[in-house]
Amino acid sequence: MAQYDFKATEKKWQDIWDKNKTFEAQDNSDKPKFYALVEFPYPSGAGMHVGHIKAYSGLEVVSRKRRLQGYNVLFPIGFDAFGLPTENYAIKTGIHPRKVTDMNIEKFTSQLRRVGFSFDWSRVIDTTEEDYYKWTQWIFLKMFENGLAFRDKTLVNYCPSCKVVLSNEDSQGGKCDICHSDIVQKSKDVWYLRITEYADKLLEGLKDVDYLPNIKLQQENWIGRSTGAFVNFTVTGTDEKLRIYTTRPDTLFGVTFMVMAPEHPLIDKYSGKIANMDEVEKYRDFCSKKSAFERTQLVKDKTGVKLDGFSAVNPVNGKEIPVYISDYVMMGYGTGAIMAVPAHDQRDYEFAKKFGIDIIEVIKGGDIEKEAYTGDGEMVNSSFLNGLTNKKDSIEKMAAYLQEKGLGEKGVQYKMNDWAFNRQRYWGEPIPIVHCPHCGMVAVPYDELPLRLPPVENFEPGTDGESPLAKIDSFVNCKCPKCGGDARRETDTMPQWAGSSWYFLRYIDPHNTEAFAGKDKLKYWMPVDWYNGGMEHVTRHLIYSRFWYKFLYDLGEVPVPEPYAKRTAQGLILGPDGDKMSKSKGNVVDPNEVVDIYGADVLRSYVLFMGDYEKAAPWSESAVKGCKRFVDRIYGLCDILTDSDEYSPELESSMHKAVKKVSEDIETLKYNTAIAAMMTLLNQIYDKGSITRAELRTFITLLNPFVPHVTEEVWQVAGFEGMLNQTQWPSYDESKCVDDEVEIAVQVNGKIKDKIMLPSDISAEDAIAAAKGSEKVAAALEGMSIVKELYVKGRLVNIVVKPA
RNA sequence: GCCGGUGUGGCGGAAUUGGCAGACGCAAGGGACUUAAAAUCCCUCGGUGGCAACAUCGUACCGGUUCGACCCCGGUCACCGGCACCA
Repeated sequence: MAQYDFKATEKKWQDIWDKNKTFEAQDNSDKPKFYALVEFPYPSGAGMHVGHIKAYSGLEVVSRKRRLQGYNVLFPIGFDAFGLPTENYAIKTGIHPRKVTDMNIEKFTSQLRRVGFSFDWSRVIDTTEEDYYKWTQWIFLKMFENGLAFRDKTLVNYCPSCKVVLSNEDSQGGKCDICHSDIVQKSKDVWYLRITEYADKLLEGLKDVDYLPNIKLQQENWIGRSTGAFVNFTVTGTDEKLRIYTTRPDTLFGVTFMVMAPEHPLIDKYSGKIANMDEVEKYRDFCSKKSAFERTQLVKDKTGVKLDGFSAVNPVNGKEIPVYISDYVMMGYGTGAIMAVPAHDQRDYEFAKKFGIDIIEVIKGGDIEKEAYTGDGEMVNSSFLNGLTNKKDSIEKMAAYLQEKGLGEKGVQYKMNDWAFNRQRYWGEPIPIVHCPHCGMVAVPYDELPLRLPPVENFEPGTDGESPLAKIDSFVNCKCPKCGGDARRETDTMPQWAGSSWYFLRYIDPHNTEAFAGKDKLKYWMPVDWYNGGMEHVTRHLIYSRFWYKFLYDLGEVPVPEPYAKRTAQGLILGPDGDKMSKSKGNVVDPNEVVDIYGADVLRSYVLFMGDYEKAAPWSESAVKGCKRFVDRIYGLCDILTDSDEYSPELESSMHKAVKKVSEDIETLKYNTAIAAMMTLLNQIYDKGSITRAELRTFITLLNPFVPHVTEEVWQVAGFEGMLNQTQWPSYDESKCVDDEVEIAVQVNGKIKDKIMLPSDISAEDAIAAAKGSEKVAAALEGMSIVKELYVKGRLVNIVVKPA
């Protein structure tokens, strides 16, 4: 067999594709469009690892197939390059982040090109370029104009090591997402984006898109919509309302105390009324010193302080109710205060037990001596609700009562919080706002965008959580765009999620200087037809970008309400040791090495063949060799080519079956079985010893999306006209996928006794008769009486017997 | 704690969604070619018993439904992912 020189061949075809602009999308085309999107990488100094290759290979195959199917395909790539790792590297080495970013992008680009991905390289974007972040700032200003970007003083998650304020998303588990130190709570004036205003739209929109079910579910849980009621309790001796949110207003008669978050504003307002303010202050101090993690830890041992001289009145029965403060109630959810029903809420129960508060049962069915009962049951001790047994009815009845008496109303709450939108760092988009002593916060005029990052020598953040930009007087000091007086610029920058929240729109028209993208082009290309990425981005990036997009939709800037028609996710590639790949474990596989030793086609086919695309699978060096053999054997087909322009009778049905199988599997992310089917066909071809021109043409077209270099080469060696990437995706004939004769299993009482060949269109009677003709079956039927006979078409015969 | 997912040979994984368990690939063993090695090609490859045809057990565990269960139902265990004092 002729030796396949993968190095020269892969380079040759990559150069040809590049020269011919083979994969550039057309903005004007009669063809149907297909927009395939993969999550653009963060260009880290470590370079890419094979996980990136797997992430892109999925839609790479789909894109190449679509082109052969006659689509105008947009399959772009870019770089999400603002962010802390680059900045930290710059601090360590003194090299400017701009330079670091350019170096890293260059490295990533060369790696990606070596794999032969069919990206449209004319549309590459970099979120850190001025003509990109100009538009990120533009969208921010639109949000500011519409009241969706605002500043608020609140407790924030603060990382003392990185010296930045973090969003809840970036501080999960009480650890900084970047450096993993403990987060502390700090009061600070920060920027927020009012994503909660879009909570319902984000939830509603999920009904109209084709996302994997678990992706939808994670988004739903993240948004965390709950329905219930707001109830106004009156603070004893005042007109003040202490407002609470509850999902179970029907348990109002079981309220025995109330709890406010330690930061609740009513505490300060009525500090004169509260007799034990010393104790209260001490407790508040104790809470603020807890890290975010400690605070959210589920602790059995509840802490809190009773407010002396401050109580409330239960609006349904006029009972006076003690009020406590405790950190198990959060200021950030609901109203920051709750009505406590210890009989039917485990947290309230624990608190009541510790503080010796009454526990009143209002729902029958549990044992409130032991624990809170949260199930359904008959309402008791509840006046007009007594006797109701259905939770829905009792909630409705109470809600109606509250409404009628003006004591409260139905309400909805979300777990999702507004998005803390700022970093006190250099390497991010400057927030284009000016603080004027007279006019307040003023937007930088649109025609002054981009607001550029100033040149800086020292990227170290300030010790007080201030951005390095605050130290640059020439940047900070400016004139107010409104009144012309002296003013100061905002020095915070945007978080890393900003640039990636709209990048898919910029690919559509990457060089536009008048708008983030032209309306006509947006209309043609949107929505993204298929978006693939990692599960880890499902609750942050995916929600953020849907939010930005829906905002732009409401402004009339984009044409359809949802950005992504379909979303899938690939599984991780684990290290050969089965652990998650990480630099510290030293189990990272570099795609460059694989391409050097085996070639791009081998790398591409292996990452798709190694297992279920959606599941994690460990890398195996030796299994890669199997794909190497596969690619070499594909090239070897040139040696056994015959002159025939038809399918041979022996392979005809196999060819049709393979086309069907591969066509279908690509659409359902079953790349592993698609490749397996092609390996099977390849084995059949070698068993037969020859391949016709018609068979070769079909076969290498099927293979082309997976292994484009070797198939393009075989196409040329075989002397087919033009180039493989310009041919058509093969079709199949359903009727030819059926064999004339099929192997039928014969069972007696469900146990296989024999296998016989029968015509595929045989009748049930004939099949059963043929089955009985088998010697082995006859032996098993000896001395038995037949109870039942079944024939499953094309599969099996089952004869049910019992002793005669 | 709550929500979701997974569990199949020595390994990665298939199984037309209730119909021949183990496709395809890796590893392993045997053989051919070679002075030799690599590469390549051929054969074997879930367990047990048997020279063999064959028998028998086998999809985490226990039970159920069915002519028939990796697949459906009930329960248990283990691992992975997400959320987590959300009122």
